Amino acid sequence: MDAANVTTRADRKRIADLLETHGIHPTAQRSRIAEVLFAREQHLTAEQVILLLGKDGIRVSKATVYNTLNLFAGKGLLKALSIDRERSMFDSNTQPHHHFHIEGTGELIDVPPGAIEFARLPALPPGTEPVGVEVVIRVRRRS
Amino acid sequence: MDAANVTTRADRKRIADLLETHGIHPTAQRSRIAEVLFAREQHLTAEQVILLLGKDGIRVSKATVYNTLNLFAGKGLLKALSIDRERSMFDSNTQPHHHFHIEGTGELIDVPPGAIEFARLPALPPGTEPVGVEVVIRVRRRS
DNA sequence: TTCCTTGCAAAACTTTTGCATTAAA
DNA sequence: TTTAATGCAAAAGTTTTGCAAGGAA
Repeated sequence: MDAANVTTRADRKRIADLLETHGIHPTAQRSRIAEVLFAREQHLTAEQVILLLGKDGIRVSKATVYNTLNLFAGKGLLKALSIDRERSMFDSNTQPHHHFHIEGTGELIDVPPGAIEFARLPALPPGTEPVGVEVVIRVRRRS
Repeated sequence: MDAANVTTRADRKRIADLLETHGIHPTAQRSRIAEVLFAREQHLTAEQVILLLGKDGIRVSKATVYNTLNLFAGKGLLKALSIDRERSMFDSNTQPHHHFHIEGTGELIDVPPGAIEFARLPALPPGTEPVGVEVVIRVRRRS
């Protein structure tokens, strides 16, 4: 096993606490999924989560992975992104931030905090209230 | 038929010209789809295009609608948007512009031109070149 | 004829759901 | 023992594709 993926007992405790403080009962599967997600700040599809679990020799059903990702997103532990038409991504960084989107591969890269500032923003449509502002800077790899 | 949807001979000519200047052979189906799309600036799903055609008594197969929308988008006549996780939208306004996204309904509203300005933008990731910047202002209807 | 386009049905995906089984409090 | 979570398979939704048929040049 890759040393980078070793999970210590302390890590497990921290993961369980994280789930519980968000009102999520830390079952085995949920904890394994959380370990993969929160190992670092990253953007993952459900499929990638299943693959990463597989690399650690853990099998969780597709239904449970989807249910868990949606549960985590609903509890504010994850942010669901709609940036790429062909894949739904889950962002383990829930702080408000923006993204570079690489055309073709669909890869996402975080824009560093504070690197985008607005000089001007529009009034909201009547009868609406703000939820958030998301900037996607679309780029392509230089050939 | 709704007078707003009447297509004059002059309109048809304009549509045919539009397609041809973009290297698209203006077949009957493609022209009918273009008439619906370019009647106004709007954001439509493939399904909505089929419904609008149906209101005018025109039936085009789902496969052809998808193929045509992708063809138009590839030729720069339409812009495919990835803003809402549950539906792919096509924007008949290809000018660079930003959107309000209404949570729940998925409705999109254009941000008026010039209403967003940046005071600061980040350097691009090494080895990449810019494609565009898209801002989505997520809002919800006030209850 | 020859080339393109269309439409249908089927396939390919992604995501959700129903339900029986299992695990946990 | 009672509730909640899991996994499987099936369903549902969207988009793409293979292929036969149709239409235009």
